[in-house]
Amino acid sequence: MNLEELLKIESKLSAQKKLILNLIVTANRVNEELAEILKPFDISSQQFNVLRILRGQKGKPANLSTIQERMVNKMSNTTRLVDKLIDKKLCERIVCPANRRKVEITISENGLKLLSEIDPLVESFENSYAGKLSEEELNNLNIKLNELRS
Amino acid sequence: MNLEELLKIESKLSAQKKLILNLIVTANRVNEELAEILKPFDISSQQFNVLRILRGQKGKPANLSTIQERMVNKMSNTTRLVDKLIDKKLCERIVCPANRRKVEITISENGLKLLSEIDPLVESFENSYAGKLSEEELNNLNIKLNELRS
DNA sequence: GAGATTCATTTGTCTAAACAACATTTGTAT
DNA sequence: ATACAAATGTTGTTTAGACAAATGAATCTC
Repeated sequence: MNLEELLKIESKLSAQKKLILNLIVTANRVNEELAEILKPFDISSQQFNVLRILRGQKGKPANLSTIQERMVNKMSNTTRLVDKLIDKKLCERIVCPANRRKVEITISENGLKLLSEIDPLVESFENSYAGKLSEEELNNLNIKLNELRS
Repeated sequence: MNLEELLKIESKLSAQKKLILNLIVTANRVNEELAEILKPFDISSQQFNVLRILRGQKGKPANLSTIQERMVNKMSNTTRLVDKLIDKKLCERIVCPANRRKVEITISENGLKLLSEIDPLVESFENSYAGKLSEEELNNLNIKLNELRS
């Protein structure tokens, strides 16, 4: 369905306006669907994102600024986000011995286990969602999106 | 900058995974920039969105469910969002005389004036942001995004 | 026309986000 | 050494979001 229909917009929008709206609306839907997938596991998409970043460290601990830099949506309060994960025993935090201002955050066994349960569900969503386009179209789309962010 | 660089992801992602991340990251940046533009006017992007919907009614009042249906990000609490706009005297709400369950919400003169101040700023952002791509690329991108949402 | 049902919105509550202020540790220049 | 600035996180506060329950008005059924 095109944007004008979807949002019941009567006037004709410029391609530029449409792009901005399209990006926001499309990403919102994706976020909603991801949240739905994660809900049974009692974890928000932000928390899921942090867990995946921690796993990507491959055992090496991460500090808060590293996590923040890699998060898809930079949010201000990474401390409390990590607090939640610790409450759920999905990760651990110790004060960095070399520099006591820093903290070292690592994913726990529980966290890894949870991710391994969620992974296939998310992947299957990604594939079915993106499956509406061919591999070539996807590559092209990714390139254009990269250009937009430049 | 491509996604892997941006998020410091070492492993190679599938085009499908990349698309999902790209959509989320790109839309987030757009939202941040829009919020930045709106900040001096002391209005959130949700509130701005509602105001534009009301203006689109061309004098015809809108009720809450109409607004909700047209919002780019469906959020649950349109009542309180409209409350904020009323506090700022940007719109008005009366009980619908024909059906007293409904409310009739209209944009005020103030609201129209505010929009007319903000419009050129948003438009100039839209044009400069989307200006990285040609008109043809934009049209193609819009089509693909529509297909993704189908 | 009394009571159930549906509709449209509001309210309550709990959790998360934005933003600023604060605290602690480290680095640097004198 | 000492004082000052920068780096790194944490906490506090205010505002917004999610979701469910509640309210009040209209409609439907018998």
